[in-house]
Amino acid sequence: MRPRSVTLLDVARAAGVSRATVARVINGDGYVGEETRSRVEAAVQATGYRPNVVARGLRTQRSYTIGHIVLEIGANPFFTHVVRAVEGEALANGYKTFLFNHKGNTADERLAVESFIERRVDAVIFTYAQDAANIALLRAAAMPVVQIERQRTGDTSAVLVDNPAGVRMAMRHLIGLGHRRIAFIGGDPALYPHARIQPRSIEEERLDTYRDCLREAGIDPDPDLVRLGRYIKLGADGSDSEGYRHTRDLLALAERPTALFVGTDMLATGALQALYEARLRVPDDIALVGFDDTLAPHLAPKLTSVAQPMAELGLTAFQLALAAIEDPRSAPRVVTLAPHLVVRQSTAPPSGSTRPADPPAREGEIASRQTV
Amino acid sequence: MRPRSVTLLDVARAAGVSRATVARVINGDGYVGEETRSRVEAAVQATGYRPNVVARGLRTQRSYTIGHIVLEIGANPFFTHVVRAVEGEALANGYKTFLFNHKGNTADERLAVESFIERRVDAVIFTYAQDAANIALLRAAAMPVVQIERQRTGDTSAVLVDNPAGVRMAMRHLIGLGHRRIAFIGGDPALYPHARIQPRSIEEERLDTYRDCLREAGIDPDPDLVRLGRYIKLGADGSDSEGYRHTRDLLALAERPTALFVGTDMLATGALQALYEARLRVPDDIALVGFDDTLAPHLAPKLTSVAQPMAELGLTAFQLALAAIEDPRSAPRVVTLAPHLVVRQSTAPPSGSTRPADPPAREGEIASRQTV
DNA sequence: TTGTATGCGTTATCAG
DNA sequence: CTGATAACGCATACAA
Repeated sequence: MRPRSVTLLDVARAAGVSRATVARVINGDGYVGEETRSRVEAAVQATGYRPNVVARGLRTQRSYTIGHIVLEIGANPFFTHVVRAVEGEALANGYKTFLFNHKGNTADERLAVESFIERRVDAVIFTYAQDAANIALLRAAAMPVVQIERQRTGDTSAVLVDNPAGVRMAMRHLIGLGHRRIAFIGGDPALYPHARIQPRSIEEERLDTYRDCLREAGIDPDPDLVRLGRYIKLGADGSDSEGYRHTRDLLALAERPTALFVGTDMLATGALQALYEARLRVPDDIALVGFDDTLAPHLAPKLTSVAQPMAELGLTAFQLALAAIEDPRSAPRVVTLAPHLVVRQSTAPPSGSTRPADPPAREGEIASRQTV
Repeated sequence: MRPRSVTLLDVARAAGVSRATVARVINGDGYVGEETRSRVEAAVQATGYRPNVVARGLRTQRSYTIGHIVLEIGANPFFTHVVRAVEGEALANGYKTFLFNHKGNTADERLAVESFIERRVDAVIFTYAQDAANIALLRAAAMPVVQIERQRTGDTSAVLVDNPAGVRMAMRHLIGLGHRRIAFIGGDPALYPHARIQPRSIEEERLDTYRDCLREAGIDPDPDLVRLGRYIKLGADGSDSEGYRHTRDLLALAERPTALFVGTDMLATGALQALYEARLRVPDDIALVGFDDTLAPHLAPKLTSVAQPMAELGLTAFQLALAAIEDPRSAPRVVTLAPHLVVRQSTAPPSGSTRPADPPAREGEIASRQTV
């Protein structure tokens, strides 16, 4: 921008009016004579004027920009979809989004927060917040904050997912198909410490629900079938070793499971690799259900998966942010969204099973959506 | 930011000095007395001052922000990686990045360009530019532009990929393993019209190289084995139908191919689904090579793939942008990067083949990198 | 209906 | 070494 760009003054001169008048026609408010308006509009065209949003932001104290702090967009397509959704809704409302990946690193998250304060974004969205202190920093700067999926502190708006509902749908689907030895590969509650806001972490909720569903069906949970670990990998590239390893171990069991329920589609990729290696077919030899519904349609076979409401997550988060921007004193709101099960090719009755059980789950969605 | 944030003036008052002095210690330039400096620093701490980058940008005519216009980040992990790389290098240089997905839509791309002009970004990077007119708009606003991977116009810097080299590595690998019936699934040159800047489009380059390699090996290219179409899908979610369909057709051939070379890892997912359905094993029954090296390590079996230099692409693009920002009159530069082949589990000699051919390609990288 | 004047928070120029 | 002071481009209260 070396060659000083066109300003209001240039347009004003070209149209033979004052800057104020030009500003009025640009922003479409205030009284402007019909003839002057068209003269100004012509001048805008002629000069190729573009409002300077930076200057406007300085004057109005609104940057029409929000910050989105993400764990690591490259770690899981889940983040890509959420980011995209936030961005889309922001755009529809005249906002742009700044992204920052903290990589699970508190120091980086703090950098993100400081950078956003310096740029005077109008609000900050976290997917996921790492450190409560960083949220406090934002609150001290009076910036609205929205937390997505994981709630670190209770003083901001949040959009959560009903995880137990997701697990229940998957488990009932498998149990309905006749499975009784269902393995669970997921996140270790001990590795994902949570704030005191919620009684249970997401990992605990999922694990508990898995066990509850088994018991409801009269099945005694077998500890051998539960494999926990880190299920959000940050190594960026490279394959999933966690799902691979656990699956291999499960296959080595004396009495192997007939179905696998894994905590993310990423884990499912590792599971599929182990199964491929063992020359087992899905769902013929073993059924597989994923979580997130990200990679699910791209895998062979196409995966049955619990779909996270990623689009709604992002959209709702932006809406909550916008509400807080427009009324800074409004009370924080927490919205919980429901996941739904997408049945594809990776689930079927256990081999040797005679009864068809459930309606032969056709490809498609079993929706279940609600807002609390 | 309702409660007016702390400004230079607040700090100045707290320290009993002028704003100019505070500015000097903040920016670390100009002479400042030792004692004043520490007094100011204390005041900065006490007040929790954060420089207002918006105001600074207005004054310095530098926003320390760049715009990145992407085809569609959700369409292919390739974009995610490039975006991430641009962003990382930007961050390391004190820049933030605005993202915009044009979805192959010229009108949206124009919106992106206008939005970036209004926000006075310091430069714009395209992955990929859709319409030359939009680049012209930017140039008229005197904004540096860098094009990644596809060069739409010749008047800006660009970072390209040596596609023929990538295809050659893959083909020599397969031919070396003993394959002679190698199918090619890729982009149809007719569907991806290119500007006149390059003699051939990327699609033409790839196809030509495929044929050249066959001929070099004394193999007469079989038109039946070439399947072209749209290989960048924008439907966002949902599976890849292109790779699936083509693969199914190829398998129905009287004399089926012993190896498949597909233009993107996304296409490979469809191919693997078709193969899974046909109960064919990879690489036992048929070999498979992907392109991009994005999903490759996540598939079963892990895919041999031509790796795009995504990190370097992004990094170099930002460097070229920065160079143009710092010296607006510098001549545009074009950098070409080389891909490399990553050999994994999906390639082996054709079934029935006796000669071990090549050194039994161990897992790992066959690097080949260069900058022209 | 239109113009004038002021300030948003910085940086930069020029005195002192 | 430090302090006034004038922009940067825009929006807006107030005059005319």
